[in-house]
Amino acid sequence: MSKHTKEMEVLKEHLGKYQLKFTRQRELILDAFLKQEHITAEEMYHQLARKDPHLGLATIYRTLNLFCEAGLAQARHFGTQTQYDNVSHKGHHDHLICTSCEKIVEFENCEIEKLQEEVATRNGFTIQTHRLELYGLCSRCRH
Amino acid sequence: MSKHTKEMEVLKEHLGKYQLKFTRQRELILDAFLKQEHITAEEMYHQLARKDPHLGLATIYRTLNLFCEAGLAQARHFGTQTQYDNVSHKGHHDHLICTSCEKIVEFENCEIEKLQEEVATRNGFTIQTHRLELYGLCSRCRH
DNA sequence: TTCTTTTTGAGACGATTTATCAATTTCAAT
DNA sequence: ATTGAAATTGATAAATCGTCTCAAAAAGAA
Repeated sequence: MSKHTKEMEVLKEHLGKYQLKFTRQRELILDAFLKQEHITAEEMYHQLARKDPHLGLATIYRTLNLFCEAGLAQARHFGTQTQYDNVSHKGHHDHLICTSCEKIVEFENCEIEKLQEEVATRNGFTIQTHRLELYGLCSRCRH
Repeated sequence: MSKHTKEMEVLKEHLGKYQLKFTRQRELILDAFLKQEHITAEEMYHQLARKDPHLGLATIYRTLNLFCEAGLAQARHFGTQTQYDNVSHKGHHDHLICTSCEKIVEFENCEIEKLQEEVATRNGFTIQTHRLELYGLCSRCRH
């Protein structure tokens, strides 16, 4: 039925582990979430309003936070809002952000990642996730 | 009088440039700010309550934002709050954060910084600031 | 000192997210 | 299929954080 079988399994495993239930809303929200690279709760609320006009905003917040706990999403505070990043879009969770036009470019860099591991090891840490954001002016806005 | 003459000069220069005034509050807040590596408005509010019980929270927010414009501070959204980083503590704005005990270790890594520049250049960006946070378990919490 | 401009403090306000709670749904055990 | 305990939902109240408003105060040039 859904194309996101793998992630759906991850969710179900997490739900089972904590005696939580698999609901129509959670399935709907996961499907919509996995189509994006990142999204805010508000955006998803409007997007899903067509499919299910009665889906509450609180449910979306709760579910996106659930995805974070399940390791499917990663919250990122940007400006006044929280962006929920799709972790399955691996290699694309680092961001270049234009401080003028707010454009976001996603990138990945294995070398940086390797150095991060080194820093962590040197300090006795085991990395679970990371967040790297570079703020500046894009070529268009620099002029 | 103050030990932070250099930064005080930077502030005064910025004030002069925009026809702003040098006030007792701004001096007080800058002095307190420069003693920290990073602080939230709320924390500073409580810290300064002893020295000046009538200092308003809004003034602290306004002043910390002013420091950002003057290049003395750098705002960073961390959790639900905004951290104001002391830019003069250069080389210490990257963080290792323990997801279990919330311990924060600051670090710097020139190589990572160099690679960030490369990524930015490759994408036509000019970096103004960046944020790098590594989340994981510290040695104590891993056991 | 005087006068204009900026700043301040207090609280109202706005935006975002979480908490509350009765009604509904899930799902395991009949 | 039915039941019943436990979790979830939707609506909205409440909390949180930061900014705005505005009258009173302070800064600083003349």
